[in-house]
Amino acid sequence: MVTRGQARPTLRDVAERAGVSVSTASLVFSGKGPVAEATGDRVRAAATALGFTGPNPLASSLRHGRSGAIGVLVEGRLRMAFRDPFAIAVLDGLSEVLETVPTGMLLIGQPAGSGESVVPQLAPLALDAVVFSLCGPGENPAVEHLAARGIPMFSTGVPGDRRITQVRIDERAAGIAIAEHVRSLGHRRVAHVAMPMLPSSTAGPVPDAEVRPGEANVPSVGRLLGFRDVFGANASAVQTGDGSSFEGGRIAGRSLLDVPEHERPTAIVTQSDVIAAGVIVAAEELGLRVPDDLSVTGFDGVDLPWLPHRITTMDQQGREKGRILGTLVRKRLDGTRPRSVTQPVQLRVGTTTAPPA
Amino acid sequence: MVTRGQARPTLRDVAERAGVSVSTASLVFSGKGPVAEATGDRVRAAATALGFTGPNPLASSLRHGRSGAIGVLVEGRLRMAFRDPFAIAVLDGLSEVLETVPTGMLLIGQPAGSGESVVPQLAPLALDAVVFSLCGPGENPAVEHLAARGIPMFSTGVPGDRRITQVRIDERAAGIAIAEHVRSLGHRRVAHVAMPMLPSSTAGPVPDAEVRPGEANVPSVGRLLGFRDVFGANASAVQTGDGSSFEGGRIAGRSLLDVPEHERPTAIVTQSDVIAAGVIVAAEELGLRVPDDLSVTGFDGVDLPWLPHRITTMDQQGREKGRILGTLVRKRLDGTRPRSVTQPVQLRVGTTTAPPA
DNA sequence: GCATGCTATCGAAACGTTTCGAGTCGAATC
DNA sequence: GATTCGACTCGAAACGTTTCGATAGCATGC
Repeated sequence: MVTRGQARPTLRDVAERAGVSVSTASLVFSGKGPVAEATGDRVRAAATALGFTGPNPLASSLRHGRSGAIGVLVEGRLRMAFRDPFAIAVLDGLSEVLETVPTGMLLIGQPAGSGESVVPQLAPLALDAVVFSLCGPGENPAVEHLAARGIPMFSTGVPGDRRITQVRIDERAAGIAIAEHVRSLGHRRVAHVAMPMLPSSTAGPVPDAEVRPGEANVPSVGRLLGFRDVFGANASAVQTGDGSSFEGGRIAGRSLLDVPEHERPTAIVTQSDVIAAGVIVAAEELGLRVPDDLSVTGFDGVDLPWLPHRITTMDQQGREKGRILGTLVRKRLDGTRPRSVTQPVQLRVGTTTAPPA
Repeated sequence: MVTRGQARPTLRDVAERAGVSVSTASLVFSGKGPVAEATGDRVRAAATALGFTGPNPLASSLRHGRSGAIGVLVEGRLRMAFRDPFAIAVLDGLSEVLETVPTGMLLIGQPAGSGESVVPQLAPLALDAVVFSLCGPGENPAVEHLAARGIPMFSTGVPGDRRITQVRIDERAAGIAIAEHVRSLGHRRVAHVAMPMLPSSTAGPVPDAEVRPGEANVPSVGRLLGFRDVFGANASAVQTGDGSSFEGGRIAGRSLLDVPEHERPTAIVTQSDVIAAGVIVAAEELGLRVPDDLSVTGFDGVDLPWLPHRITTMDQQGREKGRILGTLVRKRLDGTRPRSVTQPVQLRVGTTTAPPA
């Protein structure tokens, strides 16, 4: 009988004290096989006496081959990713479902631009699945690594690698729908503010070379293509340098609006509500009234309580999207192989669009 | 020689193919003991040939007794917690340090009010440490559980359980400092908007019974006590029902400001920048100008790019706080027992305070 | 020529569970 | 009284690593 100094008690210690075998003690805690009530009580009593709080999760995981954690890959600094309320809504819905499994979400940040470094970061982590929801477009070296490890991958809105199960929307159709709305109000001089086409894109006018029609599944590309389907390839389009951000929207808005009046667009279609908020503030800073002097549309359908407008937007129900994502993950862990799904989106007219003056 | 169907290759498979022992193969991947260059190459070649991506993290963790994950306990729905930019700043700083370890952050939500359910949720998770940074005040049943498991605990701004290592500030002194600033401008009719005193508190005037002088370490209590040290116990104070939130601030602001002018405060001291933003918007909705008709102060020092004011605030440098927290965690995992630290805070005067009209 | 030390490798024993097949024992059945 | 059955319990074999101590080979120093 070895005295085990400071160490935490193990199932073996408990079993010994209760006078049963280790396997029986295990049965008591897992609640599987049949155990006599008296035995169960004895084991539980021994556990309390020793301060045993339950089977060691690490050992249990090794045995099961499940870690109980799914990875959430976040592009760039957390601070940036979490500034996007849509991403948070997705995460929220996801957690809602995962809490019932139970599975935790392991946040994995990719410090800006350090493409390759994510693999060594990922390698020592035990993950049952990985979600790319907070990641932008483009090839991610993590995909190859995870595929090799056989870890199921999920995403919303990342382009269509066959190995990734997706919850997506028809980006281009959504882009067309909201552009049509603006056009139907009578606007003809309309500009577009996009999220970056590529991870490497910089803020400013969108270069034609970056808009590849084959990539219509990438949110930024698909939405721009939809916009151009309605307003033509010559309509001016700028992109932010930092995804869906308020500051990016404000800067883009200023560049589009701080021009002679006859050049100024009467409406701006943006790719996210947060960007739209930036554009609206930029407009108001220049003395323009929304929607009287300028109509602005967003995308996502998030809640921005501080903004004194309800943005006209395409609602893509982030929380619900996250919940669906969660369900897919759960199904996959249960052994089935769920297929990607396409979610509907809906135009929601707010107080930021009106016919041109 | 067993054929191992679909399963992932293990270190044993690699060793076998390379014609070395398992222990040698292990040495190659961990980079510890001395290995002949030729042997190393042979092992690596075998690994690539078999598609072996590195030692199984689960097994490795069991052996080491380290899971590579630290838990981040989040109170309530993720969506709510992540609305608080200060919390995110702390998380961001934390991740910055942890990425170098490498360790991931496992998000653990506590679905609203379900006090007890957190323990069964925690029990099956392998965690090297737990951080309470996103949790409000009050006794958390998780603390007992984690203490029993011997998992080190850390927090910012949760009251002083001796088992929890803290990065704190002197809440009361900070409360005094900012109240002094307002008083020195000449304000005499000043109200306070607090975060909830207790997890169970509801929105509205702060009941005296909830303000326990012994709990001055709880942010909401300490800051209110500091305020009262300057403006007296009779100065009106209301609390939000949902922590540090814009909506909570707006509602509280409206209740304090939508009264006859002679009753209206000339300044409002709040417990967070987000709350302050809500108060400012409420004031502007009532036609009051900030700071001409009303001075408003915040707390935290976060960046709210959408607000056309720079809030006068106590800067507590969330990101830096998170980094320090990360360093403490790392030290603890390295075997030392770091002590709690108290960080300085600094008054930062912005554009939301001025002498009364 | 023998002790000494160093390098490269190996076998075996953990780490703490879960699970499977087998075994015991008492009660019920014929 | 032998047989069958069920409820309960157990031992042993995984799960895939890492690490400790031992061993073998080989050069060095006296």
